[in-house]
Amino acid sequence: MVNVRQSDIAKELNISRVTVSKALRDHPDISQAMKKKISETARKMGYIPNLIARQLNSRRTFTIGIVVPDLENSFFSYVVDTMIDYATEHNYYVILTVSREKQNIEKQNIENLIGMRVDGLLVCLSQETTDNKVFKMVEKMKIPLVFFDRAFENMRFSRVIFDDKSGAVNSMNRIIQEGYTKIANFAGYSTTNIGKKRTEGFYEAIKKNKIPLRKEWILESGFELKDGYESFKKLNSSGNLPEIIFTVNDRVALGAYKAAKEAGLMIPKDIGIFGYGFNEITDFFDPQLTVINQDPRKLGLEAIKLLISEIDKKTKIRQSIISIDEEFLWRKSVKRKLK
Amino acid sequence: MVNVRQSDIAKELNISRVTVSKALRDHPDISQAMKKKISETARKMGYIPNLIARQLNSRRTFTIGIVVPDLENSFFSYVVDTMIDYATEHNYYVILTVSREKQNIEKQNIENLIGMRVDGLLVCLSQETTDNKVFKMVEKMKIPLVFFDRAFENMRFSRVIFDDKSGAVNSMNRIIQEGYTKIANFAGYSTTNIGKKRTEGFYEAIKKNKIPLRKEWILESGFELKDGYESFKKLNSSGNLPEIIFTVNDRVALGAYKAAKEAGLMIPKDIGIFGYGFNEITDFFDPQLTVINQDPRKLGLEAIKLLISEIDKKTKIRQSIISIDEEFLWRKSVKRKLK
DNA sequence: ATGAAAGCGCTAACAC
DNA sequence: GTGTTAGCGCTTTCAT
Repeated sequence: MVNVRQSDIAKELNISRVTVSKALRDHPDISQAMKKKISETARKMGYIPNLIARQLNSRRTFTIGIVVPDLENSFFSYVVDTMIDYATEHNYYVILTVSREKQNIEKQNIENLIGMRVDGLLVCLSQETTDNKVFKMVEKMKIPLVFFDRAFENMRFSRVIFDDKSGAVNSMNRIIQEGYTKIANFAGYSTTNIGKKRTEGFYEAIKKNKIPLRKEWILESGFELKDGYESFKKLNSSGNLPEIIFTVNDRVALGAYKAAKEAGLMIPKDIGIFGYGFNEITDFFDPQLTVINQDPRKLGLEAIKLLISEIDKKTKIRQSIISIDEEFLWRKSVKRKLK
Repeated sequence: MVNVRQSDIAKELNISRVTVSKALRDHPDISQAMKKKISETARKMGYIPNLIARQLNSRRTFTIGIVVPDLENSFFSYVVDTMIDYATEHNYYVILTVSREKQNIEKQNIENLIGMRVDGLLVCLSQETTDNKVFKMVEKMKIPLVFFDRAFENMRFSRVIFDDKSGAVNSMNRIIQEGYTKIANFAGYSTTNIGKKRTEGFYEAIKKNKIPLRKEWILESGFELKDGYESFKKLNSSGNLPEIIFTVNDRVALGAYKAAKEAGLMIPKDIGIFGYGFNEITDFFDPQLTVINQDPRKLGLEAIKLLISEIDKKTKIRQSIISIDEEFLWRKSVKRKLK
């Protein structure tokens, strides 16, 4: 028989549907013997509970809605992977949506997820998003929501984010403690948050360590391979190379690699390079890039943990801010001077 | 007001709930004036339809369940990304589950998704899976299912897969037409399907092109970096190098790169390397690897298209087999001899 | 220990 | 055009 319902089981056994419902949920009302009989016939008949019906009257769906800007970015794949793992372990489903970095798609996704009556939302804002109207609605409906990586700051929601500035400061400190003082910065645009925060960290470390600031070593341009490539050429043609370059991301670093190699310079012998980057990719660089690593698994795990605890009301406070540490990983693109 | 229902709107306007329901779905029964009035109050009151309730009595959820072995593998991220895109465009939700390559998790996932009454399933089997029992149940329940990448072959389900053998043959032909005859094969294990099919293609191309087979150039080992590394060392120490090496995947290729560089050999000048690999990763190789590319986007797109057409009953035939072409991409790790 | 009645929010079938 | 009735499959009172 196909598509078996509780009432079918009840009819089969000549009992009431309610008894079946209770037995299947191991309700104390029902005797062990009855429970056994019912669960056996259920199995035999191929019964699979209709969760939709259960959700309707329990007003709980055990479903979490995720909105990510993108999935081809492997960073978010790791985040989502981790979230799904934890959610599954805790008996939640995950409905995954992608905003493609578009504000209107994001809004649509969230409205749909509310319509699906998800128990909670995990959102990484799109780059475009400036309007918080739909989130105001989520607030009003008291649906638990946790932002990750990119968040609205002035709302009654928790958020889990990286501390870019302190990550940059700490990493710079490590490099400086190693004995480096001639450090350039391929900075990306200071108009975007990422570029700004990372460069702030750079400046702060330079200042705190009393290293003279050399303006000609701060090259502000874009976030792409060509930007790193051109910055390096510019730097090299000045005839005044630093010992080491701090890059705003892995694509810029790779551009610098390329230009350095073309100029006949060896990494790390003639010039060192380190900076922000995605672990799994920079592993393939030759030599492997020394990186400041933002671990997507940590981010994802903290976000889903927080959300589920808010759903379960274990947390009353709805506005935690969790900062994920950025780790500095020594690899091959920077020469160790100490030890 | 929070959590507005159709009946709330009805009460507000002193009309019946059914009128509201019909108006909101643009049913021809209702007058334009009424529709306008209703949809305006709905908006004003912040009404969001309860899809769970709608799903319950329409027995349609507009939800598709996906089961992938893994998401940290960026191949599957691309697949899923593409599927979600297409699904969203066609007004379907996606519930994403991960089997972690475990048969029992996969089974649990599928049972849960059936419980959620998904309209269809997209499944890539785990490596462990040998038991098709749960799929027999899906068959019996007449739930549309499409396998992608890894499939059961003897079931009444469609599948979308790569044709590994012909991909290998075609790529080998390209290399041979370019004038290469001294070709080695770093083959992986012939006990797994991937290793077997790709190597079959290698043999077939060698044979068809009447190139003498040199057993000492067939190195069967594993699928990891170290395997490529050691195979290359072995090959090189024999003092009898081929012109070019065909590798079973990108990690093996990278191992070969490493060993070649250590031996002071230049790629592609002294030795060429090509083989199976993931585009986005082998882009970062130095030099970029000439690859046989399996496009995850093509795979994902064909699978979801097929599934949705089966759900919509546009397709009566439930056992299509779609073969995705593998493309050969000339890049830097093989010297062009012609043109 | 078991069951009858009512309802979750919505929609299809049928009246008026 | 609008409203009434009934039911999707399940669970939660409240009786027995």
